Amino acid sequence: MINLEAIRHSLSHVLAEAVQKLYPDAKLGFGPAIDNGFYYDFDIKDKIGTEELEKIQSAMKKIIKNKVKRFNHETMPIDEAIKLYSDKGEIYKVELIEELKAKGETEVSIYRQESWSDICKGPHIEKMGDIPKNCWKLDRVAGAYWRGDEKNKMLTRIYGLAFESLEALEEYIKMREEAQARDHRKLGKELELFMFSDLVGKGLPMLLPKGATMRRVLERFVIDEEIRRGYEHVITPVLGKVDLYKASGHWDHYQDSMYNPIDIEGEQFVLRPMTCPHHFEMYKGKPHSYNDLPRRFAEVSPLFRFEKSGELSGLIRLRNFTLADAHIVCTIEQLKDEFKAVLELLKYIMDTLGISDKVWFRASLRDDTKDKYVDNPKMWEFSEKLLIDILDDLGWKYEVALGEAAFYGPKLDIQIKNVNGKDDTIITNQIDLVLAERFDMEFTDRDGQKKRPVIIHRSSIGCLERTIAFLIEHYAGAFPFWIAPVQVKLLSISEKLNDYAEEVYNKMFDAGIRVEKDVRDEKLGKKIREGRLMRIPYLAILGYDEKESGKITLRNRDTGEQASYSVDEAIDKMILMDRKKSNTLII
RNA sequence: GCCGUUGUAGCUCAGUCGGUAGAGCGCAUCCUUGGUAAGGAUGAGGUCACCGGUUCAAUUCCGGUCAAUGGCUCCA
Repeated sequence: MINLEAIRHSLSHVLAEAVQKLYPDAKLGFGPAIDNGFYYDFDIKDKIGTEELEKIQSAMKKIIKNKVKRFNHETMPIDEAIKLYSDKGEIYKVELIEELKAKGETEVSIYRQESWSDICKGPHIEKMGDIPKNCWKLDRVAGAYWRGDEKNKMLTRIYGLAFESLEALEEYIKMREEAQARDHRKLGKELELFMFSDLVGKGLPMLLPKGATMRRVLERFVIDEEIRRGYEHVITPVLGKVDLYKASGHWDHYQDSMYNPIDIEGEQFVLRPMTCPHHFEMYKGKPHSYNDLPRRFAEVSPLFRFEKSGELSGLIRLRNFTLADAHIVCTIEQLKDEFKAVLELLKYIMDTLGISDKVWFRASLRDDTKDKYVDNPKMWEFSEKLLIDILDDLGWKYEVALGEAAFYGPKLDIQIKNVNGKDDTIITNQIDLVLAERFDMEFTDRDGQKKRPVIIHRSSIGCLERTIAFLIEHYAGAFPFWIAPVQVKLLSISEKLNDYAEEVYNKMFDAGIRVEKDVRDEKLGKKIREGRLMRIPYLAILGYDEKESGKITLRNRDTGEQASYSVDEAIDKMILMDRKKSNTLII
């Protein structure tokens, strides 16, 4: 049986040996197996580019050629190991061994391939000959901070792909290429959904008419649904005084993600990175009784967050984005039911968008060892337990992520994988027992006493831009009828049918269907091709027969089948489909 | 921000081992009035991302900047 992990791990050692052969000064960092191969980090003076990568790959092949060369497992007293690696100048390895020693270890495990060796737990294959032929290749070079900490030196990381066979490797590479075909950035351009401009600025997306239509559809959907569920929709400014964020604590905890203040007549304003303080001020605009609670302030809220240039990515990471945001102010007794209701709304939205199968839940809790969190252990204990209880009550599966909480409370995140296989948060909700205190929010309880409410921060459909990105990738641009920016396109087979196209167009347009017409002097085949490339749910063919019978022939995007309907019947069915938000085309 | 890669027409891309550029699609005009994934012809369109340097000559070589992208950090 092939132990893939051992192969990957062994290849990382081969990589390290090859690099140190070519660059004797290179110092070793970490070199683990990962889920598509392996990497090794080096502290290396020379620039490693594509050419160097090829040389390293050749050097690796030379090492592997010696099929009988073995990976021998040895152990060594820990002080001897420290001396050995100190003598070699392997400062990073020494750091690791010192740490093992501090933990009470007395010896270390070493794998040796003849003259080259590395401290390592294993497992490894026995000998070079156990590496399947051509099952691996070096992939790319990247920078990576020592121990993943920005404050440390950046090392050179070399990634390699490795699988159990050449076929598996080729399959993986092919899969990766195919995934790129549904990349929202590529489809966004092809389907004319959004664009960026250097003059406007990076991370600042512009939704083109079709993208804006999609966003409007999602926005209306979510606003209507929220209002139905007792939310009050509000509109607040995208700027706020610095003092507002000092009051909320964001100025202390979140300043790295905020833009520099703007001076207006001597007062300092910032572009808002979140909406909560605005909503809190709104809550405080009048006194509240327990009878008024919960109050659920919702807003489709443009936000501005500073992201380092290298962190931007299509519509997924932006500097200006729009969050379907809300803040629920309620009593602590109401908290559990309110949070459950939020989760039920989320489930409904995921189901409606058709992405329930793709998402998973993450309980993001505090990590005691980090100091970014509000210091109130009792509060944390209560809110984290509450979150877990709610999830367990609902019977939802979730994973726990320590250190992913907000500074003021635990989060329930909804996670999704993008086309490159990376996890992203699509929606996040927080339980907050802190900010009501900071903003001095209160309500009068039935006993006449002033009390503190608690707050739920939640999103419903996430950031519209990011959600749109995932929808593009999930559907590969072939959106459900109710989301599709263009729902039907009318294709006249000749200019002589253009008057009929105009007539049908007006009927559909008046019925609220998102309809386009193609009345150019082009062949039908060409119009169909272009309509299909745009993934339009229905192409309606208008020829002499159709005109005569007052019908249209609809071609179904998903099945490729086509059938004729009277215009009124087609409109009725389309209105129904739109209203039901169905993911299948019913005619 | 850092490490690597990339930047040629609106789009997708070719090309120039240094002598200022091409294709297809798109666009405009004309012909064609055509029934299921590209009908034909003609034409317009490029400071080869930007700024410097080397050179008789730079889109090509070198340096810097900007932007995109794969990682790292961060994150909705």
